[in-house]
Amino acid sequence: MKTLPCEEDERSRMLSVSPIFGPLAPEECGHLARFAMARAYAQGEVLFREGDVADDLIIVVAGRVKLSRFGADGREQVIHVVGAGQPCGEVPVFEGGAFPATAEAIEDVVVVVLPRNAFLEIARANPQVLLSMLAILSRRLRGLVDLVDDLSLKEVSSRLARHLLRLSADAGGSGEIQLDCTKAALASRLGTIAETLSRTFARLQREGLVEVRGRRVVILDAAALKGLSSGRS
Amino acid sequence: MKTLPCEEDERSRMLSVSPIFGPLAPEECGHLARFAMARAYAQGEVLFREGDVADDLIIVVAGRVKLSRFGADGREQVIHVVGAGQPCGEVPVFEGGAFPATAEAIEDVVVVVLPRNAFLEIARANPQVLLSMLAILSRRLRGLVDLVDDLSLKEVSSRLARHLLRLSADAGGSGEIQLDCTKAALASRLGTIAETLSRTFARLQREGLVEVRGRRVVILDAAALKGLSSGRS
DNA sequence: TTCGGTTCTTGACCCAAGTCAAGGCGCGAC
DNA sequence: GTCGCGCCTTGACTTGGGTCAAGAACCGAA
Repeated sequence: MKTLPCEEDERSRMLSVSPIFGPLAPEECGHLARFAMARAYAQGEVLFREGDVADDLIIVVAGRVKLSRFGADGREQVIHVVGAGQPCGEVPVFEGGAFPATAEAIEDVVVVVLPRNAFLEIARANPQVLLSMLAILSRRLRGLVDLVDDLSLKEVSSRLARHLLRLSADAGGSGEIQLDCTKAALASRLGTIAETLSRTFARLQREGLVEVRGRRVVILDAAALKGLSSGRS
Repeated sequence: MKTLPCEEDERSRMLSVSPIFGPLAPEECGHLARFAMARAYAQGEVLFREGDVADDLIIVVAGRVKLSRFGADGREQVIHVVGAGQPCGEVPVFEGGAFPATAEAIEDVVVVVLPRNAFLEIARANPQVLLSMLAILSRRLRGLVDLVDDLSLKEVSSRLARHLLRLSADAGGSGEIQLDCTKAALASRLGTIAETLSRTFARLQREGLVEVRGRRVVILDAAALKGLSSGRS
């Protein structure tokens, strides 16, 4: 971790890129920036751990941060991946207590750290900020509900099918997609392990639904994937 | 479902019981109440279903509401149980879109329904309302992260142990607790089914950790339960 | 008290997915 | 080149927990 020695107005610019603070008047962003700090983390560094206590609001400005939990045996479950412009570690800001999960940089990352009080002061004067935050937490809730649904009610092939379709949609509906992480990391996100993911890919390929070459996946039968993703095994 | 023909100031009183609106000035609560409707649902009735579109904010005033998802095979996973004073179905208010889960009254329930715009108007003028809402969503996020952790990383006996310890703590640390729902419902909450829950109770009893008689559970070895709840099987 | 319905338990069986172990593949460094 | 090292795949085995089916225990109504 490295504290970046950037100027106040540089920090202000970083904040204004986030959808949360973008709508603020420049002088308010500036006010926030006065109390803020910019930090950089190298890929693989940990921003905070589950159970750590702190109440600063962290805004990811560049790169991506993965939030996860670890089981007693060391197995990892990814809870969420936070990208640029998004807050992270916001739960303690609003509810107190400790971070519910561990945050690790999965790329080189730059963040801005806002002290709780500075944030609350500005937010109280600009309810729009709070509404944006509510929208973001709502989206996160929705994502978690989907994750619970997956883990409890779907099998691995369903989760993988859904993930592939989502990636495809994100890439503009292209039938050819590119995984953005290692297969082991993808397995953690889907709530399984590398071996099982590998076998599942192999099965989908054998059945002609996809073609896999390294991290490049071609969707051959989107309809069948869609069926798989919603229950039918 | 029955629309309750109660007076405006009765609705206002109902709202002010919620920690969200309690701190509001009486005239603001009254303003909200003017646009609100009170409704009653009998036990077992469905308030809304996953996928339904609406953007009213629902505040549970009495009774408890269960939010759950259903798998393709009909199996149920309880996401959350909402008690009196708590909002429910708030995600679409802040993020748009459909309800992420199905809501069912598990007791006779009374709710107040607030149109989105009336709520937002008051909330913008009273950021404290938004901060309360953020605290509630944060608590809900924390609960969901725990649930994901349980489902992905823990076995049923761990989840049960944790649940029993929590019930015991809620009951003031008493070693004798009373389940507040059928075993089948508890199983759904823990992400399993009645048979498995039954076997797990039997095993804990055989090993001398608890004593089960109907819905009455006596904790005999809290330390061992604690160990179980955090991983060791 | 008997009856009919839920609720709960138990046994036999099966399957998805995790563990362990052994390679194969690709790729950059030297 | 070829060595080393992640990353990935595959096989054999194990196991937690779900399904199906049969009753037992419980309880309110008549």
